[in-house]
Amino acid sequence: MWTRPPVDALKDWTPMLDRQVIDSLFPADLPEPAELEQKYPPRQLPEGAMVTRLGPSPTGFVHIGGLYVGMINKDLAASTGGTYLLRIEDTDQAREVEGAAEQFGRAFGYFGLEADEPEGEYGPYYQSQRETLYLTFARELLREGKAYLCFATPEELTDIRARQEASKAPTGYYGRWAIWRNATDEQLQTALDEGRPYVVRFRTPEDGDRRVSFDDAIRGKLQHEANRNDVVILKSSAAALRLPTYHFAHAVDDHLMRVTHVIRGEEWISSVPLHLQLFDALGFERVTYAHIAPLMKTISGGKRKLSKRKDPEAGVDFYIEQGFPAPAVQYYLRGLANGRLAEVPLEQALSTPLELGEFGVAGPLVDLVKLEGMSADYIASLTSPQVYDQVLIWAERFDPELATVLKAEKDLAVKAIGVEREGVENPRKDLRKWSDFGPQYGFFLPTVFPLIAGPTDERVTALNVAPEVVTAFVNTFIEGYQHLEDQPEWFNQIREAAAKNNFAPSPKEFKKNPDAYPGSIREASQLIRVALTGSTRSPDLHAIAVVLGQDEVLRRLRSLAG
RNA sequence: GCCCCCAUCGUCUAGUGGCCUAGGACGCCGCCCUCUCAAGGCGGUAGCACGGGUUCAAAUCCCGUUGGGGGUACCA
Repeated sequence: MWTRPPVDALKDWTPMLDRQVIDSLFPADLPEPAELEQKYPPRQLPEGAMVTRLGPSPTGFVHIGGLYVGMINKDLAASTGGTYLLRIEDTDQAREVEGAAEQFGRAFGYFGLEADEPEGEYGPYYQSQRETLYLTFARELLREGKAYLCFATPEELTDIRARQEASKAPTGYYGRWAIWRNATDEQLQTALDEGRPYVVRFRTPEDGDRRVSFDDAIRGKLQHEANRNDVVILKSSAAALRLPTYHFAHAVDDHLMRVTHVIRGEEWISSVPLHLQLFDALGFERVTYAHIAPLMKTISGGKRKLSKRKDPEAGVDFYIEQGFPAPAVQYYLRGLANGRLAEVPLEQALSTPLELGEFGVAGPLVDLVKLEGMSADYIASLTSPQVYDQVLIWAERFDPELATVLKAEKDLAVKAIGVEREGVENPRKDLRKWSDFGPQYGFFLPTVFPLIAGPTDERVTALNVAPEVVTAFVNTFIEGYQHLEDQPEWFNQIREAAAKNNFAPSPKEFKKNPDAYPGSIREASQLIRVALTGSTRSPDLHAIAVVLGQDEVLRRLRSLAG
C-alpha cells in the first residue's frame, strides 16, 4: 500500500494515484512489461545488422516520399543482413480510408517493398491490434508516476492555447498550463467517479536539460530545445480502442519489435527530444535515428514539398498508372538518396548498398523529365518480348482494349516493338513508360490503325502537297512496289516514284526553286510515312513495311491514294 | 511568435582551407548524320543566395541576413 511521503521529501513528491486505482483502469489480465520483454526477445542477428521499418498510415494514398523512405529502409536492412518491417500505423481512426490495405499491397508490391516478416514473431504489425502492448506500458508509467491522467476537455485545451497565443507564450501543455499534472488524489478520484473521459499524459521530467543533443546517422550531431510538454501518450478513454499517439507507439513498437534504426522523414526531427525522454522513462535502449530530406517539387519562384492534393506525381499510383517500370523508379530514387548512384549504370546502382553517411541533407526535387529519361534507358535495355510482357501487364489493368489486341496479335506486336530495337547498337528510346506504347506503336496493329481517308485527309494536307499529286505519286509507287528485303533498295522505290512525279531529288533543291516542284524527296517520304503510320514521325519506314507485310502495306497505300 | 533542418549550373551533384579560371551527369541550345522521329557524334549555355568576419589563402570555418522546408495536435 502506497503511503504519503514524509514532509522533507515533499519537493520530490510526485502526485499519483494508488496502484490499485491505476490497475483498476486496465484489463485485469494485462501482462507485465517483463513478460513482454520475454515474449519479444532481442533478435539474434549478425554484427552490424540493421532492423528497420516503414510505418505508413492507411489514408488511401501512398506518397512517393513513403516509397522513397521505404526503399531506403528495406535496402539498409537487406545490405546489412537485418530485417525490414512494415508496420501499419492506423491509430487515427478518423483518417482511415476503406480499401487502403489493398492500395498498400499494390503500391508496395509493385516496387518490391514487401516486409521481410509479414507474419513474423514480432507482430502484430497493425497498431490497432497492439492495444495490449501499449496499455501495459502506459499502466507501468502511471504506476511509476511517469504519466498521469488528464481530464481536460477539448474546450479547456482550446482555451489554454488561445491564452498562450495571446500572451505570446509557447503553446502546449506544460508548467502552470498543465492543469492536471499536479492534481490531487481527490480531484482525480472525483473525475473518475464522475465517469469523465481522460487521456494519459507523459509527465515530462523536470530535471532534464534545457537543450538536448543527439546523433543523427545522416546529419551528425543535432541540437534541440528539450521537450517540456506533457504530451498525450494514450488517447481518450471514451474510444472503444485505447490507442496510443504516434510518439508512444514509436517507443513501444520499435522497442518490442527490436528495431535498431529508425529511418524516417525529416519532419520528425523536432520530436526526437520527446522520443528520447519516452525511451528513457520506459527503460528502453535508445535506437539510432536517421532523418531523410523530403522530396520536393519546383514551383514558380522556388520549391516546396510535394503535395498530395496539388501534385499528381506525389502519389505512387501516378507512377503505376503511367506505367513507369519499377526498376527505373528505384534507380531514380536511389540516385536521389545517394548522388553517386545516379551516375552509375542501373544494374550497379540497384545492387550497390546505400550508405547512411552518404545521404544528401537538402530536399531534392522530383524531376519527371529525368525519371522519364532513365526509364527510357531502362526500357531500351530490354528485349522485345520483355517489353511486350510488361506492356501487356500494364494494359490489362489500365487499357483493357489494348490488352485484348495485344494478346490477339502477339507476334505482330513483338515484331513491332523490335523495330530499331533488336539487332541494333542503339535501341530506340521512344518508350519512356508503358502507357507510351499506344501512341507510339499502336499504328502497327491493323485493328487499331485508322486508315488515311484519301489525299484530303487532314493528316496528309498538312504536308502541303496537292491532292492530285499525292494520288498520282502514291499510285506510281504502288504500281512498281516490290516488298524488298534490302533497305536502300526498298527506299529507292520512293525515290523513283518521286522522280517520276517531278519531286525534287533533295530538300535543298526544292528550297532553291520551290515553284518548280510539288515537293521534295522529303515530302514524298513523308507521304508514305503518313500512309503507313498516320504520323509524320515514326521509326524507319522500311523496317515498318517489313513488319506490316506486303498486303498491309499496299492496303494502307491504296487508302491514301483514295 | 518560438524551435529545428537546409542552401554549388534549370535539375541531381563533386568539392572536408591552397590542386577551383568550380568538375561530372541529366536537361536545354547549336551543328553533324538524315526520308521524319528517336538514337548517336561534336560543340555550347549555365552555378558557389547575400553581407560581415577568421586566414597569407574561403565554395569549404564562424556570425548575421535572406530564401525554402518542417515542428509547435487525443495527425502520422
